[in-house]
Amino acid sequence: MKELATKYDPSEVEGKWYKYWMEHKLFHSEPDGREPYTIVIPPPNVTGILHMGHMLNNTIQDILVRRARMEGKNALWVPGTDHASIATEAKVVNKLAQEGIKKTDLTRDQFLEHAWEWTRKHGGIILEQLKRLGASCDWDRTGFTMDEKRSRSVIKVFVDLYNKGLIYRGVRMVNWDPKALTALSDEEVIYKEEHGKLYYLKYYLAPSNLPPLGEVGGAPYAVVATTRPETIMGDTAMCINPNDPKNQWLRGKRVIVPLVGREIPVIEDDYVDIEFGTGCLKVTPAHDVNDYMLGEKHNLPSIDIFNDDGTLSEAAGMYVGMDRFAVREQIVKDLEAAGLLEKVEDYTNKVGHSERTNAVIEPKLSMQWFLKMEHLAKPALEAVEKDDVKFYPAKFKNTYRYWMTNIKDWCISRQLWWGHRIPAYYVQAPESAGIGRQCIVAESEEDARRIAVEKFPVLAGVDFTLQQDEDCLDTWFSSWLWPISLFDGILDPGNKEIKYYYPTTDLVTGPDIIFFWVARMIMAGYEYCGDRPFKNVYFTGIVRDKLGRKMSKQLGNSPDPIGLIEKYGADGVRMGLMLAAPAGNDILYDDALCEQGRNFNNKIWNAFRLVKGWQVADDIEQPAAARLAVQWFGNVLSETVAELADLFGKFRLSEALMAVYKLFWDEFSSWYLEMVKPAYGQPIDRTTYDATLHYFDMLLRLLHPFMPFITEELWQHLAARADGESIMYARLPEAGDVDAACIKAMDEAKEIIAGVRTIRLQRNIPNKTALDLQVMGSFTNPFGDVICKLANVQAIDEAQAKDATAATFLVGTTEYAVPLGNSINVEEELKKLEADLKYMQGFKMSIEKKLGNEKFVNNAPEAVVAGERKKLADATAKIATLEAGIAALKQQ
RNA sequence: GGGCGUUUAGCUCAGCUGGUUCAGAGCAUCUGCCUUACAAGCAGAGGGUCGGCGGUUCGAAUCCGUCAACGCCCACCA
Repeated sequence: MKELATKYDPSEVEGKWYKYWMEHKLFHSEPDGREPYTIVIPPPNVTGILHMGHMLNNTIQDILVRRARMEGKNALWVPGTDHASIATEAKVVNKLAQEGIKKTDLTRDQFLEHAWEWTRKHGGIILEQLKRLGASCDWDRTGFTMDEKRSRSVIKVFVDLYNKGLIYRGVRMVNWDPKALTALSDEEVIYKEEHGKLYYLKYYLAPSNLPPLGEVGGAPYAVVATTRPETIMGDTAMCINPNDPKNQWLRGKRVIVPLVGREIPVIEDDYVDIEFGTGCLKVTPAHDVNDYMLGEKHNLPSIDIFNDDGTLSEAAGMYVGMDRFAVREQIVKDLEAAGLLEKVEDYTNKVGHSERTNAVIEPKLSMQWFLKMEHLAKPALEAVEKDDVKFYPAKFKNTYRYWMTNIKDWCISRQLWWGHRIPAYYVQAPESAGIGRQCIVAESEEDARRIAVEKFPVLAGVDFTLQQDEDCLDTWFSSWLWPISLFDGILDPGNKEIKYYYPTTDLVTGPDIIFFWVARMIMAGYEYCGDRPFKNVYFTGIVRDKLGRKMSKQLGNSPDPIGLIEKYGADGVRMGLMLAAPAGNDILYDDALCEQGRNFNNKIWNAFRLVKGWQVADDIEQPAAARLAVQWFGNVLSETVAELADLFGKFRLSEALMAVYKLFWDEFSSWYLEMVKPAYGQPIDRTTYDATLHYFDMLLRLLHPFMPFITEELWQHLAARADGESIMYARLPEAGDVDAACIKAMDEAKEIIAGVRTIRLQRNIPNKTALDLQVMGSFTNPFGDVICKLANVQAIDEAQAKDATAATFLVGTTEYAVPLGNSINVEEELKKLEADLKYMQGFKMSIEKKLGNEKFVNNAPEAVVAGERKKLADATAKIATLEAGIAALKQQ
């Protein structure tokens, strides 16, 4: 075997093995007789690049899928990307703008050409990056939400829902993004607190309404408080609460909109909060959700004063063409100049922003498509309530329940071009046909034409055209089908693949898309497969920097994942992320975590160098210490294997990793290897060597899901194997019986060894100097040979009285002594013993007090009381030993 | 304004149904070591009134109440 470097170099290893895995199609899965284990990737934006959140999320998925594979399951992880309609369209629009091209100058087809080109150029970069991480996705199955199959699935589902009466079209108040020029769903609006102003505007009574002189004190006007003075051109009423005594005088009156001069009625509705502002509310039905509701109720006209891009429209009559925020500034000045502004106060309120463009959302009346949610939500809510779909951590059930029980219809149309075009066709027939502008929803134009004629026979005889709806569907309208459409379960229900892989096993995603995506996938699952889309949902945390701040471009605190992989190795980075990632908790990322991961790789590497460097001799006996070590480690391994199974079952992955980490570093490297290690230059016996290699193999298997590259690299050196074999398919060790007494005895031995080592350190006694160890009383620990080897003790003697010159320590209730001849410092030793004694006496007293309490003795369970009694006996014994030791020392 | 969650060592976190695995782990720190696998290492050590207060109990990090700080989600007060 060639010489191995003292440091592990991931760069030489990772690419090689990924290529090997790919070439041998080791990630590929086909339905067979084994139990399936399936994950579908949360599809990243097709033109996105990898960030730390992806790293965490995909590392977790890879760990789960690799472990399942090693459990003998038919494991499949399906990758893919999302077309991300708004985000991608915005990127393309920006890119075109840089080239001096405006979207409005292009036809739909021309624009899409650019968008596809952009997608081809940047698409899939992120998937290549995932490969660097070691992601064991079945790349042959890579999907895209806008590829042929997925697109047809989306259209088919739309038509189906429409035919079921669940999709409707109507004019509603929607969240309008004036930058992206599209409607958004409620979920895409983020409310942020903003410091603004509250403007108090004067609305004078209309001349015909002026009260008789003297009846009302003060000025004949009402004051309205508003945060949006620029919308007064859209005012069509003023509203007061009928129960508001201070505004009674306004009942039935008409007032004049300031500056605008329009007369509007005063209406009454108890929606108005008497306490807020002056109790007078301006009503702008076209530009506020609540005002819209009031307008409907009171039959008010609606004046839409904004253009789609947020500038003032002709309908406003004033400030036409100016941006809404510029108008706000200007109108305040104008109002003030006209004496119509009473006062301005600072005010903090929540303003809705677009999730994608960050533009301030404008409530806007428009024609949109909606999906009724009530019917879909019911089974989806039940599934989570009953844990058919299980959330980890479970606290997200609350969030989910609340949203599902208050669910509103989903606005699914977007005024975009990049996406799935809504399959609705409007019939353009001659006036003479007398059918008006009918809307036909169908999977294709041909179908629409056929259906149109069926529905309206008169069309058979006339020339008519069909015009497809201009809008696209919300991105999530395709992602919600992902676990089904990836297996073609929409177009070809009940096919072999969907039957085998669906429901998928685990979903790993962030809690931020629980409504956008998780909830809707569950709905689609029941609607289109009659079953849950996945059994478990593992919600990851958000990756933050070590100060707890979100990673962002502005702060520049987001490390480049590929850079990290180059620096620490993929295995090191994976481990670094996982160490700090309990489910549902945010992870505070620090390079130090990756360093720890890298160091661990190096540890494994060097342990391997040690083992492979041994000469094996068939003719030597197995030393007692080695025999004990093999026996003991088998137990520790079994114990950890069982612990891991438990932790994985609960998705406690960072704890699972920590368990393997400690098993390898502490138990195996620091204890086991030291126990079996032959003296320098000496060979090792065959029995111990074989056992050690076997254990190494088992450890690599346990580590592989976390650290795929280094484990594959070392595994190849363990035993000869055929081309195409891989640790990926090696079975995980199974937990055997655990001899707890053996582990406990070794734990005690470890303490004794540490005791001796501490004495060495304190007295500056080199490890090379062999020592004697005296045990007060009988020595029953079976690991005597191990103690001798690791503490360099030449003999363990049972003694009634310890050597007067000995340094001592306690393990459990037994005192151990290391005779040191003249080198002992009596003063110091006395001081130490007396401190121990004082502590023990205090301890004893507290137990005596407890046992002296009748209520405790009577009420506490037998076992607890017995435990206390034993503690008391032990303490008494220890005190006796300590006192004897002190007396002996004093005689020196 | 509602709801949920968190608060345990310098940092990040474990501690399930109250009592011998109850005060733990990893990292960081300190001390001594270049010991022939590894200084990206070895050996050893120190470190916490379990957010505050009150209650239940023989007994509370654990149960209850309350206050505080932080975080998240939801909500139409202009």
